[in-house]
Amino acid sequence: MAHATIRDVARAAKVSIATVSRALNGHSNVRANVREHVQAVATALGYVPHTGARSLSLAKTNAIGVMLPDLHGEFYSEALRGIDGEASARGLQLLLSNMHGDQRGAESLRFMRGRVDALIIMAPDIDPERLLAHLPASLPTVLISCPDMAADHPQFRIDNTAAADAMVEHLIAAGRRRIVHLSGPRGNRDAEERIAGYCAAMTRHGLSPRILTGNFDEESGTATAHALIGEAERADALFAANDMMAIGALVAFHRAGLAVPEDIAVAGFDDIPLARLVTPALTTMRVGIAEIGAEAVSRVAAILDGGDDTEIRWVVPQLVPRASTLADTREFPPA
Amino acid sequence: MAHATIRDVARAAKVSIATVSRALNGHSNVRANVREHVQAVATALGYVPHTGARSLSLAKTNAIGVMLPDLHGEFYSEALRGIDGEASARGLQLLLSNMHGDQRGAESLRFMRGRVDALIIMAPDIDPERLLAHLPASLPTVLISCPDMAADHPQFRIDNTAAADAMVEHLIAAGRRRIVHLSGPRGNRDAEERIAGYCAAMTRHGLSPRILTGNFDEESGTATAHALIGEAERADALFAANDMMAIGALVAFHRAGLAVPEDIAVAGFDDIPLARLVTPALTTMRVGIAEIGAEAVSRVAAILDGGDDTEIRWVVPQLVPRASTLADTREFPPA
DNA sequence: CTGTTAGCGCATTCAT
DNA sequence: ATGAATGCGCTAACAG
Repeated sequence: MAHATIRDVARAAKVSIATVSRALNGHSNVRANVREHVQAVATALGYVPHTGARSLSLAKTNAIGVMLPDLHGEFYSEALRGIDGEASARGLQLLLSNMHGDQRGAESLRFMRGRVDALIIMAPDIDPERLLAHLPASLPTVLISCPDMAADHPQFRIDNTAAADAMVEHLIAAGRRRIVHLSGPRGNRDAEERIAGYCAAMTRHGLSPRILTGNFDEESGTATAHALIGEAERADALFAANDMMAIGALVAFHRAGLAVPEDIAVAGFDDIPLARLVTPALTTMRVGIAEIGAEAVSRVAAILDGGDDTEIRWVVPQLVPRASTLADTREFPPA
Repeated sequence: MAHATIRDVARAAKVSIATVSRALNGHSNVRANVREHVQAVATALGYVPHTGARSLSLAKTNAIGVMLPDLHGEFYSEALRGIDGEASARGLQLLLSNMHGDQRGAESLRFMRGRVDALIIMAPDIDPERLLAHLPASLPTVLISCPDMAADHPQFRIDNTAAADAMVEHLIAAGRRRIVHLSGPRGNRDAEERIAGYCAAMTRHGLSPRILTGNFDEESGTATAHALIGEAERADALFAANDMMAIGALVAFHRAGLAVPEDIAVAGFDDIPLARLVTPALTTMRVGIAEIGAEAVSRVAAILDGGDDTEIRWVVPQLVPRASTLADTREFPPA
């Protein structure tokens, strides 16, 4: 037998569906004993309101859509964790969607219309306008680290350039000179900006930049490490554009018998939880992506409450110096 | 201006709403030129179907609800990754929900009614009947590693007992005798079964079990390591009920100057991606949770296609021996 | 082939 | 305080 509807409850309780609705939704204009009766009948019938129907009638879903580039690796998992925590605290459901390629990403976004009240999109690779083109302009959307766009959506931008610059400064202060940058994929906003910061700092110190292009995955780090190991005048520092690549390199160096940081320093970006668990612990730039995710939900909630928000909020990553770039290897990861 | 509805398109295209629906949904009984015209008008108006309304009318949402215990740590992230990959491939949306405490978990499940066609629930701590009590029996539900339940839902069970037993055998074969088990929280199904397997193997070999209770988080591992370090007749192996605790201990031993595995072997459970990246790489039992997640979606899809499924599918974890339990520390994690 | 109509399940006017 | 009727946006059955 199919699920009980409000009509079934009304019939069984011998009242109208309007009364059932009012009783169950806690309206005041229902006699106390009628309310109790209706509630009892509803429970007995195992009645659960049909959220879809309700949201159609209310023009409000109490859900927000989340578009992430990927779920592989800790970075986006952390973002999702932050989003989920705040959304749950606010009683908002989460409709999840990942960019499994442009096509499916856009498709999946289309299907969010009528299902969610707002969107959070993190897509450093994709022009969000391309995605939003197929969407009602009326859907409030908070952007996180997206490429430049004409629209004035509320958004978060990470100050990658300054952060990468600061990391190079740190490496130079630690006595490194032949600093290689393992970048993210071309066209990715974060990747490009980190490259810019790296180059700026190197040039300022009269050092020549050397950039290898990676893919933000561990494999890129491993491959780069292997490439570096055999070289005549070996690099004395590898600055990877994210932690996964840095860790891939770290492990590869280790396997090859190279000491980190004595033979070569390694630095990453993001400060994923894993960073402090590898040996030696990884120096990195803390982005605090979970906090950004949580804050994004707060902004969405504020907009849904009628607030106005077109602000670009800047996130400034913080240097987290750890053993992988420090001479004193007795520095172990903190508990 | 609000979003365009099917009526707006119909009016602008000077056809009926039925024709619009048919044209846009690719029905054959529409003249080619009419279809093109409708499509053009729809695009011009930026029309996107209201998925909520559509699913109300179709009694089908094309979405599945996912209930996870937690998003902290890699284990459940990996599960979600597996689920997401398969769901996306099948064009299913994902409504995400985590057990932020019983109350909110149950609440959130209620709101899924009318929003999803099926449920995937992973809840080793909670009796799923308690959760499903508030839900229509008609919602197909696939269970992963849930405590015993009366209902005959399709489900996945992990053979924790055999796996824990096998891990103890491995440690004994490596010459260990004073093997301590750091368990998960009491009441958690996986935790209890791993305890049972550990005890069985220890007893069979005439060794006395020693169980410390943890919480599946890194902190438990750290604390346990500290407790073990000072003891007179120190343990020569620590078998943690999951990888995060094992890694917490690994790092703590390292900081304290204890060599792993020379001074003490460490083993985990789950084989999260992180396990092979720590130093020394962690011996563990591979559960393949991402694959389970993907398979759960496949089962859901099959049920949605009219299939019948009340099977209990057993997952048998596989031993992954790595450096943390092997004498030869020249074994490094594979690339 | 196309238009008209009737719901999907619910919340909410407007009456009473 | 309660009931009857309307509509949210869409699809499908029924006519033509």
